[in-house]
Amino acid sequence: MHRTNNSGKPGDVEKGNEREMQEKRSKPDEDFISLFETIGFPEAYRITYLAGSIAGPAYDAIKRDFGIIRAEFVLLACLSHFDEMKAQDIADISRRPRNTVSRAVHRMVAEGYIERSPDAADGRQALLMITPAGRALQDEAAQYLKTRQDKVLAALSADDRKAFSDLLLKLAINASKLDDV
Amino acid sequence: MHRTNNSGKPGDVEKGNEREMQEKRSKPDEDFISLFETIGFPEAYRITYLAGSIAGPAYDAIKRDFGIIRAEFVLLACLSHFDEMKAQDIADISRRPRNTVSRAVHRMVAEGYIERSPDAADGRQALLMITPAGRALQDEAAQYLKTRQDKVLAALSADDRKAFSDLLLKLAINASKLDDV
DNA sequence: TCTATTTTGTTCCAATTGGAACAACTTGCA
DNA sequence: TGCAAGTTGTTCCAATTGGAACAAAATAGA
Repeated sequence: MHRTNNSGKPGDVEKGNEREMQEKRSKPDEDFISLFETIGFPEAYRITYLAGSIAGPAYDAIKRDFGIIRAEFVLLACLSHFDEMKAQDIADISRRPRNTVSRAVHRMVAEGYIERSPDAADGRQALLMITPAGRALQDEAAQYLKTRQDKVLAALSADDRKAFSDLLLKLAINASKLDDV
Repeated sequence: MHRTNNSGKPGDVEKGNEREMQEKRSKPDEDFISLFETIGFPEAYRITYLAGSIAGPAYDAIKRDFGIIRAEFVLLACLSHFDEMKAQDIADISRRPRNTVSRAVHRMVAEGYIERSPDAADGRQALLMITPAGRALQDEAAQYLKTRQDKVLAALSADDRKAFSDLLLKLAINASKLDDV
């Protein structure tokens, strides 16, 4: 880009020690952090950037190590917290189309991670439940998200993190009540 | 799901007034907010949920009204703030693969929103610049993100919003320095 | 200098995605 | 009751996606 890049970055010297260098590209140039301050929708940009910084690497690693994709992990995570849900609930929570959820349900049933039983009270829908194997998988994979989350949040003091977390909660609850325009 | 849903939700009655009802499904059930508190990676979940609540509806509307997709808007937004960038810079910032960026560049050049000129100093890369038409489009579309951002952030007082924004900045800068594990 | 390695951007193509249509079922209401 | 409208989950299929291979160019190091 145009800005002259005169950042010496002396720390980079220790980077090339022994690691196979076909790994994924990481850190953008330091200059780009000015975007965080000058863009016209600063909080939105920072939030989406943070989300990408946490979810991107974490879900890549989960896929690599456990063979499940994001939609499948989200399904398992939901069913770890609610004992019975229908597919539409998952679609609502995850903001994914129903057919995407449907695919994830079929794969997770095939793998033995969830069970699906027809709802006697409503013949259209099926009730989904997680199996012990699914719960074990979810617990393990969730650690990846937690680890990455903590790495990103390590920049804050304990008090600031608490304050940040509280503000996030208030916002998330508010967002969950908004209509999609 | 299993929890008995006894929330009366009297507010829903005024919902069906006159609007074509094939609009996209919105608000998940209120019960689901308990996930925000009980999940094992609360900040990560709240952040990704917030990001989806802002970016999802905003980019849907941008696509509908301006005919450009997220990768294309991000490209224009970057070029609105840096007068010259190469495609790899966009890939780094947006965490998208290079071929995705390449496609966006070609479409935006074809539409007259950006210009691409070979770099005399380095024959591999090309320098990208936004055109006045591209800048005008970016300015208009950015309003959609800003509007949605402000709707979500309206739950905070001015002081809390300032504190939240500052914490986000610190975290985003930290995240930009982390390696993708 | 010369050669091996790295970087940039593109093309190819198999896999994934999501909108739309659909069948089965339930709900609302005259 | 009966029928129109809405909901759920699935299938179909065209469009999109991203990994891998590639060519061209730059860089590093002997």
